[in-house]
Amino acid sequence: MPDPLLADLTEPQRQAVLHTEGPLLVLAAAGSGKTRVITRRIAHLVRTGAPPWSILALTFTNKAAGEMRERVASLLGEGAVARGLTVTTFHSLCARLLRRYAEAAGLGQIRGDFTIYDTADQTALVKKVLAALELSGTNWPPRSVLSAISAAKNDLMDAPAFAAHAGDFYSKTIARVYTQYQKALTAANAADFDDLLVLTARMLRERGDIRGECQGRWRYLLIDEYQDTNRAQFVIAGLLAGGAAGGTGFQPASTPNICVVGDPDQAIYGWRGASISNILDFESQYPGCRVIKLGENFRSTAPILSVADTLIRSNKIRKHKDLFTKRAGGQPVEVVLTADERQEARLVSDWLRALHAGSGLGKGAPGQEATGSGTAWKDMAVFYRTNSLSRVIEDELRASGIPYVIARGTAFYQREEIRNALAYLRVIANPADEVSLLRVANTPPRGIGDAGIQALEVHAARTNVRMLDAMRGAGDIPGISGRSRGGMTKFVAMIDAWTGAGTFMGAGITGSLADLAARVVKESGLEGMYQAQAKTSGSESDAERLENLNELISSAAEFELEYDAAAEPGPAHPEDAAPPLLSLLRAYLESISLVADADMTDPDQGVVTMMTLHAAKGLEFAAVAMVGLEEGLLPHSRARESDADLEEERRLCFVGITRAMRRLLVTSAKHRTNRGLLERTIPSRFLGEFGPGVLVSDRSEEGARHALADDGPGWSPSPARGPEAQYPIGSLVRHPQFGLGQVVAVTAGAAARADIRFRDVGVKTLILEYARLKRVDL
DNA sequence: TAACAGGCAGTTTTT
DNA sequence: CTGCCTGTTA
Repeated sequence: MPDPLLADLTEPQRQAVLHTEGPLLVLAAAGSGKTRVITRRIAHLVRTGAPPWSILALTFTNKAAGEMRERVASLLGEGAVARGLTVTTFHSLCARLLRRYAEAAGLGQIRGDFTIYDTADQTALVKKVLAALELSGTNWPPRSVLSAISAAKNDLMDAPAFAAHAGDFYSKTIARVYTQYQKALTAANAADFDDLLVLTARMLRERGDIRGECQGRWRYLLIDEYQDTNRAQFVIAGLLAGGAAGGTGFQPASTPNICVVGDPDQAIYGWRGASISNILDFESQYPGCRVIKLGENFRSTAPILSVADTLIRSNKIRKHKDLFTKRAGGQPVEVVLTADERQEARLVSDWLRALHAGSGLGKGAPGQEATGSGTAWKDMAVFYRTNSLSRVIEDELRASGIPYVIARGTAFYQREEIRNALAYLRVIANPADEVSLLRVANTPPRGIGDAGIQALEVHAARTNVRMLDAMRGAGDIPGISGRSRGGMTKFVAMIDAWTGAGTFMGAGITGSLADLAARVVKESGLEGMYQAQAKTSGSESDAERLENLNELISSAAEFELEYDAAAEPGPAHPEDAAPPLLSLLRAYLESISLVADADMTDPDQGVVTMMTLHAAKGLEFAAVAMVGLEEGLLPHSRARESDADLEEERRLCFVGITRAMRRLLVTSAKHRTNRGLLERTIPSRFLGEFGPGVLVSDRSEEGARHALADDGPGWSPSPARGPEAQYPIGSLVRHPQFGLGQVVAVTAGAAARADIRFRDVGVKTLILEYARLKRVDL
C-alpha cells in the first residue's frame, strides 16, 4: 500500500522525506518542490512516531513559517500542529527563548519583559549616544555606525571584543559608540534585532543546562533557506542540533537530526552578514551527512528556466548544479527597452492587463491547464530592485485601474501616529524603555520641553532611577519649570491610571488589550491632536491618521482573539508570571516588531503584488514583470565593487526570474529620473547574460518624450569603470550649485571623489556619484 | 516652549 | 525629490 505522503514525489524528493535520522543537506534548486519536501518530511516524521513537539522548523519570515504550518496541518490535521510542533522564524524563536530563560541565564543585558528595538528605535538611541559622546551626526551617520555595530553582532563580536580589535581611529570610535549603545540598551531593558540572535547564541553556548533542555525537547531540527544564515544563526543551529558548532568544542550528542535546506544560487543576504559557507561547509561540519540534490524544476517553463540557468552560469564562485525541466514549450521571455520609467510603467501595466484579459497565457506547455479566461490578478507580480522604483509603477497601476498591493508589511507600523500610540503601549509594557518614553513624553505637547527633559535625564542618571520614576518626583528636581513639572505629573498619572499603578488591577482596569489600546489613543490626547490637525489642515492624510489609529485598535482586538496564552513560553518560575494583560500586550508588541515586508503578501487578495526582489524569494507567480534592469540599479551601484557583491546581484536577478511560472517580462528604461534629475542609463549587463531565446524589443521610440539621441546597440557589457574615469584631472565641470570648476584631484574606489576648484567658491571635495557634475570641456 | 522656515545631505536590499 | 536638522521667531 503506497504511502500517500510519498506517492507523488520524485525519487530524490522521496529520499529527502525518508531520511529522518542523522544530518541531511538538501540542495534544492529554485522551483524544485522544496516546500513540499519539507512539509512531507515533517508529516512523515510524525506519522512514524516522532512527537510533534520534538520537531523544530526554522524559517526566515513569518509568512514562510505560516505557510509551512498550514501545509503540515492539511497533511496531518490541526491536531498535530496543536501538539506543540514548532514552526517559527529564527528571530521569534530567539525572542521566546530569551523571554523564558534570560533572567535565569544571567545574561545581564535584559530581563524577560524586554522590548525589541527596531531600526527606528536603534537610530534614536544611537543618536543619543553620539550626542553624549559629542560626535557629530554628520561625521558619524547613525546609519553607518549602526551597520558597523550590526556587522559586529552578526559575527558574534560583543563591544569589548570589538574594542579589543579596534586599531584605527574609525574602529576605535565605533567601539566607543558600540559600548555606550549597548549600555543604553541594557538600561532600557531592550534588545535590538541582532541581540535576539547574539544573546541566544551566547546563552546556549554558556548554559549547558538550557542548551540541554532545548536539545532534549527538539530532537528534529529543520532549517529552511540555510544559505542565508549568518554566523549567529549558524551557531544557534549548531548548538540546538547538539553538533560541534563553529569550533566551540562541544561534543556532538550523537549524529544530530539536523536537516538544512537551501540553494547557494539564491543567497541574497550577504550584506546582512549571511555567509554561503555555512551551507557549503555543512558536509564537512557534519561528516557522514547525507546530501540530496533536487534539480528538477516543476515551476517554470523551459524558456524561463533557460534564461535563469544561462544567467547564473556567469557566476564564477559557484558550485554548478543542473537546473532542468522535463516539460517543453512555453512563451519566450520578453525583454523590452523603454524610453523612460513612465513608459516602462505603462508597458508593464498594459502587459498585465493583456494577460488578465486572456491573451496568450494558456498556450504553454502541454499538461498545463488552458486558462483561456486569462490570468488572475493575484497570479501576477511586479519586482524591482529598490523600493523607490515602486512609485511610478504604483501610479500607473492605479491610473489604469489594476488592483495591486505593495508588499510592505512594516509600512503601517512605521507611520508616525502608529509609532506614537505604540510608544505609549511600550512604556506600559516596559517602563524602562527610554526611547519610547522620550518619544511620547511630550506628544501631544504638554509643556515638557528640551530643558525639562535634559534636567530630568541628568537627575535620573544621578539618582540612578528610571526616567519614568524620576518623573513621579518631578517636583523635587531642580531646574524644571513649573510648566514642565505639570506635564510630567500628568504624564505619570496617565500611565498609572492605565496600569493600575503597575498592578493591572482595580477599578477601570480591563483585561482587554483592545480596550487598553483604545484608552491609550483617546486619553493620551493623540486622538485629539490628530483630530485638531485634520480640522485645521483639512487634508486627507491627517484624516487618514485617525483611521489608522482605529485600525491599530482593531489589530489589537484581532490579536487578542487569536492569542493563545497556553502556547506562550511561560517564565522559568511560575511566580514570575506577569498579569495576563501584560503578557498579552508584550506578545502583541513582539509580534509587531517581528513582521517582515514579505509577511504581508496575502495570496487571496485577488490583486497584483508589487515587491522588491528580496521580498520575492520563496514565492511564485504565473506572470512576473521585472523592471529597472539597468547598470547601477541591478546590479546596484553600491554592490558592484567586488566580484562577490556583483555575483550576489546576479543571484538576486536569478531569484526574480525563477519566481515566474509561465510568463516573464523584463524591462530596462533608457532614461530614468533619479532625484528630480533625468539621467541616461546603461542597460544591465545581466541582460546580455540571458542567452539566446529571449524576445527583445526596443519600444523607446514610441515613448520618447525628449529629443535625446539614441546611441549604440541595446546593450553590451558596460565598461567596468567607475565615475572617476569621466573626470580626469584638469577637466572642466559645472555643478548646479557651485558653478564652474576644474578638477584638481581624483580618488577612485567605493565612493569616488574629486577635489574641484570652483571659480567662485574655492576647492570642494565631492562624491562623484551624487555630485551632479557635468563636463563642460568636451 | 512651540511652530515654522530654510538649508543640507543622502541615496539598497531586511529580520 | 525627500526627509532631517538647525536656527529663528512669537
